[in-house]
Amino acid sequence: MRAPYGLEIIESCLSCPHREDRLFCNLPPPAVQKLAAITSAAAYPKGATLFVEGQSPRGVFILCSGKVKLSTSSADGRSLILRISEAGEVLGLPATVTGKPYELTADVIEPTQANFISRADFLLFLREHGEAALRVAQQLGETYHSAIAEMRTIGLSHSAGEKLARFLLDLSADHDEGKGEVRLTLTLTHEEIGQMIGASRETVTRLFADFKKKQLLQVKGSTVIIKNKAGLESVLGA
Amino acid sequence: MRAPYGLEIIESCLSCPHREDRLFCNLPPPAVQKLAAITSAAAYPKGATLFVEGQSPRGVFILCSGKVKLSTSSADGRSLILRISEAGEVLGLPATVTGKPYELTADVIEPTQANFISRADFLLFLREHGEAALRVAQQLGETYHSAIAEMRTIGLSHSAGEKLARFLLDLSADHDEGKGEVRLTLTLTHEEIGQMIGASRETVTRLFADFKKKQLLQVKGSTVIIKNKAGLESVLGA
DNA sequence: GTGGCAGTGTGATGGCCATCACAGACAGGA
DNA sequence: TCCTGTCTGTGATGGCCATCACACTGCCAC
Repeated sequence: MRAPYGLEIIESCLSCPHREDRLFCNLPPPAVQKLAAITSAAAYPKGATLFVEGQSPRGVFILCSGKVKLSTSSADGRSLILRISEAGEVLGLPATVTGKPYELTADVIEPTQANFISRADFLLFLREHGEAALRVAQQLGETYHSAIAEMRTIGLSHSAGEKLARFLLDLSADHDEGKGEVRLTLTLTHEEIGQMIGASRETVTRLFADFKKKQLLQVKGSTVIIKNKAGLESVLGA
Repeated sequence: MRAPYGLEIIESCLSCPHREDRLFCNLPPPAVQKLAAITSAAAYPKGATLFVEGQSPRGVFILCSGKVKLSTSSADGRSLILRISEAGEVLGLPATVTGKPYELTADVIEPTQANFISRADFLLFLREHGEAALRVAQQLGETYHSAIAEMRTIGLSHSAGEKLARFLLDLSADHDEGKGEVRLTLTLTHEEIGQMIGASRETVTRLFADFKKKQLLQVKGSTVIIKNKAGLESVLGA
């Protein structure tokens, strides 16, 4: 005998790698049940779009697996990537709670499974479960935090090299390091990296070549190995 | 007979110009009373600092009057201004709810009155009053929204002129316009404007001169009059 | 008044990097 | 197999703007 559809979804979410960080995991049972009832799951292929900048908010998406690119773009086609979201994150939260249009566009870059909760259901749920609202506030605070971090790399660097170095070091902060080296997998094209740090595609290519020549890092396919972290850090001061 | 100290503060806040936007104004009476009990008021002179980037969060500040500059700075002294906060806004909210260090520094640039609530009291209050937590979430969402807007002006423009034009137009969106002209008071130095848009002080000076020569705007003391809004907007497309 | 200080205006110089142009690399599909 | 499209690598060029340097203004305090 199968569990009802909603419950099954929550269970699948409990198996997420980031479970303990998750937004709604340690809520009291009645809240969890209610949540299960209003949640619906879906799978999205590479290239799909969860929501578009300017759209009025339909609700939130809770990522179970995959990767989603959050970006904003200007009239002339330039675009700025703010974040690559991974499993465990909640997308569309700010727009959903404020009621203002989505401020970013969410594009799937690796096949993704996500749970959706409609705005109406979500708001009602938050009103009834104060603890959940507090969790949401915390999550929003962290999102803000990372946005500020992004602003710092873009706004406070003089050179593109500095921005790329900051970007790589930020990434390496998550992944742990083994014996002086740090390995990280970077499934982004140079174009996309450029859009993350506010530089052109060619500049990113040249900078990578430059860093390689200076023995700061090494690239094998989609893995980047930082050979000389201290050296990279010294690029920041320049 | 005077009202108890705490209540008096709340009353003084009820006279804020932005009352209806305020964070905690339409809460049920018991919540308002509790809030009054944990709030303490203070006045800060120009140049005072409410909190510093990197400090662990002491609590939130609710601005009753005055102006506060929120900025972040890098090791080499460069700094980036994210926002000038005015009456009715709540400062330190993201850090206070997440527990992470303040991500910005808050400096008073016009004499300010503010109500302070310590982190412990504030969190307890939120846990007990779910509606308030929801309000906090909404406020955080809006803060995030404006951070994204700032990112767009800094990250998506090719030229400094474009950034300044965007900055001025964003400001003019708040102030309403009379017969084609928009007046706005800008109590910032060129240096500070530069730090808001990521440009040098000299460039800001030159751009203002340029805009004046092109009849786009006019400057009288600390008021800027946008004479030709359409013209300014056309700078964005260039 | 006069000194000092914060803010503004303006020229000269040089470097960084966006842009254009094109070539090679690599994968997947017909 | 070629072919097509996406990604990466590299040179040449030019413009924007940060930086340095210095003059000038206005304002406040003494």
